[in-house]
Amino acid sequence: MSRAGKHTPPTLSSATAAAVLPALARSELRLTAHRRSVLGALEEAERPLATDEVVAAVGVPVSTVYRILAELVDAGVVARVAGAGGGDRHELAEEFSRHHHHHLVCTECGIVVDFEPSRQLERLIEREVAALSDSSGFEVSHHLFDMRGRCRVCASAAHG
Amino acid sequence: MSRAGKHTPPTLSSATAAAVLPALARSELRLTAHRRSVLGALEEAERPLATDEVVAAVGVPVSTVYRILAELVDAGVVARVAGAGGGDRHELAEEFSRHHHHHLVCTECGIVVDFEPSRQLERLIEREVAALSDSSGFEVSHHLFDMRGRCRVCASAAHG
DNA sequence: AGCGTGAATGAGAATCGTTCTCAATTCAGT
DNA sequence: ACTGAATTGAGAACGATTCTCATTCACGCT
Repeated sequence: MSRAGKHTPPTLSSATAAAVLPALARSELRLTAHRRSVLGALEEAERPLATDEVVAAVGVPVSTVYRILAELVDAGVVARVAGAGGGDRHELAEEFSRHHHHHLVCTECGIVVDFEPSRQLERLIEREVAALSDSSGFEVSHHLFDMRGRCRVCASAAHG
Repeated sequence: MSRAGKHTPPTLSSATAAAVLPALARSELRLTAHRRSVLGALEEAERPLATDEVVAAVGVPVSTVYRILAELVDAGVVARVAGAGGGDRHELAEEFSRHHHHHLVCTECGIVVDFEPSRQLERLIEREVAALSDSSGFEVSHHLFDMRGRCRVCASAAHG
């Protein structure tokens, strides 16, 4: 067997743990073993995980995983990412992950991978965001710049 | 009373109807009264509608509305738009609506409004899309550039 | 160490949005 | 009007997510 039960619970790096603590405290959330595991899974994955992927990775009851993810999203520690159909995905909030990045979403299998946009594009987006905040009355908190299409695997399967 | 029952079914402009017909034909779909209403609702709204908004607007059974929306999406006449939580939203596909545009999504109430990006930004995005298609193995079919934040209403409610 | 209190958990029920099933109806072309 | 295919509607079925609530646990206090 390999990863059915509750073995190899993912570990959260102590650096991330430290970074995350104040935000959790602000929401009166303790950094319990389960929350550690969930954050660890997201940290290790380096891409947004579907909820059942998180469940499989941490070996914790679904209802608990859902609750924990919701709490972490509220606390601003985790970000919800809209995949293609199916369910939502989650990743560490940008503040606590490597880099500012965007997503490539496969509309066939739903997998999501990260990519970094060019500096130039990012600057232009910033400017546009500022302009929109002014003109629309929207308080823009962040933006979403995702690509959709077929990942390599699904593409070649379709061509074959 | 205003719009509870099946009154004032929205009407589809004949221009849009004509534009949409070939695409429907390609998918062997007839332009029935119901499909007309659904398209009419989307056309009038000028913003992506939640499914229950469509249901309310056209006064057609939910199962039928869901089916019709799915058919229209398949036919490429309607686009599915990811809102914030809740359910999916739909709008006329760009080809059949006014302009190329992107979305402002209120993360509080889920409403979505359209905005037009600057030419410059659009050009840069195009270039980025092309580069990514090459480098990542993803067959990028389209992109998503949405802003998230609080709409004027929710923002002032929160401040108050 | 032992205790008390509020946070966290787990199992299952409940809910929500969406899709499916299938019999009845409508439509286009004869 | 007649026929076959497309469309519809009501409700069942479904999958993802949220809720409920009794139990367990962690931490501060003595």
